[in-house]
Amino acid sequence: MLENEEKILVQTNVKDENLIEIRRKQIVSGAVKLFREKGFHRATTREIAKAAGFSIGTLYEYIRTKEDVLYLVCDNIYDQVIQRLSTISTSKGTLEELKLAIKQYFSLIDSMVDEFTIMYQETKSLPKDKQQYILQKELEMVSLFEKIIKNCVQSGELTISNQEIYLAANLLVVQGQAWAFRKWALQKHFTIEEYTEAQITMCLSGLLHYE
Amino acid sequence: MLENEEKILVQTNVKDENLIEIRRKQIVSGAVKLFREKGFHRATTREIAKAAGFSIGTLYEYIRTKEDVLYLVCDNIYDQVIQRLSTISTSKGTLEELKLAIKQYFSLIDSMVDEFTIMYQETKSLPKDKQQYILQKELEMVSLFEKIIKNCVQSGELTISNQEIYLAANLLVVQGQAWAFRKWALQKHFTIEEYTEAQITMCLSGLLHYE
DNA sequence: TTTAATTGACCGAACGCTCGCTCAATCCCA
DNA sequence: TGGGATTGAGCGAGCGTTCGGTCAATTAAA
Repeated sequence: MLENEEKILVQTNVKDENLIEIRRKQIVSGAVKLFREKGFHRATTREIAKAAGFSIGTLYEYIRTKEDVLYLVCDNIYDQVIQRLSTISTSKGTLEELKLAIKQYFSLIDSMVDEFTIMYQETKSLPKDKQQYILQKELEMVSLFEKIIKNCVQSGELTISNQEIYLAANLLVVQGQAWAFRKWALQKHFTIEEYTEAQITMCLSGLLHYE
Repeated sequence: MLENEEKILVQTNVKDENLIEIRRKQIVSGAVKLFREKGFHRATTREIAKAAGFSIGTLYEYIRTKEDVLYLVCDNIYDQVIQRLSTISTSKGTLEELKLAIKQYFSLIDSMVDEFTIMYQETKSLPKDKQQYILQKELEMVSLFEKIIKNCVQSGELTISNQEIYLAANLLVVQGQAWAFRKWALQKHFTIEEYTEAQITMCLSGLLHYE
């Protein structure tokens, strides 16, 4: 009897969590479109609900505050970023590995231009603690490139200082993001492939200059 | 008589314009502090007025809408940018000239970190036509660097394609701005001078790679 | 199998409050 | 004392958030 009750409870919970998952996905994908069009502050909760496909009342069954929606969006982005970048190899210590990482990172950004733009423009609207969380993720991306470049130094393919490694890693992260927030200037002159190749050439020859 | 009236009118206008100038400066400098602390949307008009040193009623004597304040801030930034960059020589076609331009641009940004950060986070909150105006200014900065680099190519100090020139000019503009909007990550590791030097080295050797 | 009871996802009118903006009254100087 | 500059109480549209209620689906009882 108790066992039965537990089973039912578990089943119900599983079902609930699935539903929550579905609803949150609806919220995120609706909100991304909206925030991209009018920004976080100009988008009303009613509009968010509508874009998600349900009513304002239902929206508030799945979030506590409007800021939660923004956090949901940002968090979701990094989920995808981490997932997509986790396949990058960071241990070979070859320039080829670095090139590949750059390519993957840049193509990731290209496929999520809207999301990155939102994050870049709206992170400051999050509560302080959530902001920290996002900056943390940001630093992890810098670290990823640092690690790869460091390995190149150790394997002798590059000869640069730690400071320069950090600068180069930051440069790569920023130039990747620039593809999102400066698309209006870059898209007219480059495809993402051209942009990537040019950045790789420029960055690598910059890194190689001490040899 | 008419002449007198005109004189008075002119005098009054001059006086008015002086006052307007003064008040607008007050508004801008107060708003910069406020926007930096809480962002454009969270800052209220009452707070803006207070920060400027007068009341809400007076504020609205000098602006029409809250958005005007943001525009005033952005416009003011580019006034200063243009003023400070107008001394940059763009005709010699030497790498030294390019280095100097980079140094001036980077030091300009360092002295206006708050203003640049605001502009990059809040431009999207401007009405569309004002946004265009800002993007225009942005493109002018890219053009400035393009011009300098192009001259280096013509004088034979560099050998790169037009597309690469455009990319490099964008890279420089962005990396300069990055000093403002990524200060939290960069300031710990570099002074502005170190950052500038490192960027110059990296960028120039990147540009030189074809030689 | 039929029927009554229970659930909880969903809804949207309503609430309290904030904030951009106005304007009648006041101040201050020439 | 006339007129521009300044004030801030006041307005009301619009916002985020709540909550009492509905109903289809599920469970329990008959």
